[in-house]
Amino acid sequence: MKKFYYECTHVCKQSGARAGLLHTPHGTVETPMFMPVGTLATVKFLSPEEVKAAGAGVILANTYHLWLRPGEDVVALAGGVQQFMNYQGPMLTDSGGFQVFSLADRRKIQEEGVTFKSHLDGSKLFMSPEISIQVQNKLGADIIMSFDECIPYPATYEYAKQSMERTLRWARRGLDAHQRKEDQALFGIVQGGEYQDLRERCAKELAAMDFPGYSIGGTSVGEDKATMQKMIEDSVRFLPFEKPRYLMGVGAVNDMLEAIERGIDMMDCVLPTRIARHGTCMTSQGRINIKKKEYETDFSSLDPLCDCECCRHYTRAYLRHLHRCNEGLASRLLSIHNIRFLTRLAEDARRAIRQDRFLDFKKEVLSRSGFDERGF
RNA sequence: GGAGAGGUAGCGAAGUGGCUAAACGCGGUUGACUGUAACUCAAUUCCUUCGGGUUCGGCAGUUCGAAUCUGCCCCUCUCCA
Repeated sequence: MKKFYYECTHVCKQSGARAGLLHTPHGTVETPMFMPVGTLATVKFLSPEEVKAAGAGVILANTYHLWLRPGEDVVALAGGVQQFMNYQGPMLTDSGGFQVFSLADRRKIQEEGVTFKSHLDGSKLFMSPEISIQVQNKLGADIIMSFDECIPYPATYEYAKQSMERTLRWARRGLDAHQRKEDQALFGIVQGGEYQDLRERCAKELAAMDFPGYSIGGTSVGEDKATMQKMIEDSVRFLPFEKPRYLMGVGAVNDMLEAIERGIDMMDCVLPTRIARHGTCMTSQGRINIKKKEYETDFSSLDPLCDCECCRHYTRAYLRHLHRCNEGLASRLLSIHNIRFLTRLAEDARRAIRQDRFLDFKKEVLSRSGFDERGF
């Protein structure tokens, strides 16, 4: 069994951004990278082959959702999540900590763990740091997450502090419960809301626990761009250089570039796939909503600078038609395109870092795409 | 030829005297979406110079007031000859 470790290969002299390699039991991937989200062990509408062809190195799945359906034992029986979904590359599972945020109106937090009211049948479910790790041990992804609380923004200092301290205790408990340390890398998650001293304390205490990697959580929950960037800075500064850094839930173009500049190695986001299903595409010229009437007879490709399956073979007019007719092919092609757009952004970023010109690169991308507050 | 049912906004369809420029659905247009309860959600959809104007097959009535009541006309569908 190959060991998990991160290897920094270059630090950009212009920006401090770093490029590297992430070695996992299911293969080595280059960083910084973008990871598409496949919550239910599927990136919606895409086969694993298509996700891979779009340039993705790692696919995410979700502990809470797979725990409910089909259940971790079914996945374990299949031989693990990769076997189950026929994907040979590296995978990562989120712990269920995000559901503490996204399903806030149907859960109760206590020291021991979180009681959820199932979104499927209303039944009462209990998730603890230990259960989350046990489930993730059975799911078998290469990278797994500590069970945390992703807090909303804004949150009071007092709440952010209490929650962060509890997340630290949960991280310790998760580490102690982890049964597959040899082949599954458990990441600790930095919380602390927007508060500098809380981020610092959390990052330092997690670093002392010596995780194989660290995540930054609690971002992209409604805060403004400058606040997000500060949250990242306040966290990254105290993380060990030799370990990978994963910024959770970020996938808008400018957010990704700002994060990479601050030393982030990995990012994931539902944004490219969700907005693709809703008809929005990320392009080198900025954001395009394929539903718009102006594309009715536009027989050009979605993004002339893109090399994805969608852009190589199909026109805007056809994609608009497919989307208006609610054809699944529209969701599939646009998802392929948006994922490819972000994996290519990461590729280009890596090259710019190696050439010590990341700041120039960032500027080029943002001016070309007519970047605005939304980040496209 | 006879009997019955019906004609409401782009389409389907409520409404049977004032609270109705007219529910609701579809279609159309425009937005939103950041560790996925999301092929979802929101806004808008007669015209307007934003004061108002013109609507519920057509025309003529009743009434303070009509998509709603009356008369005639036009059209559609079903059944029987």
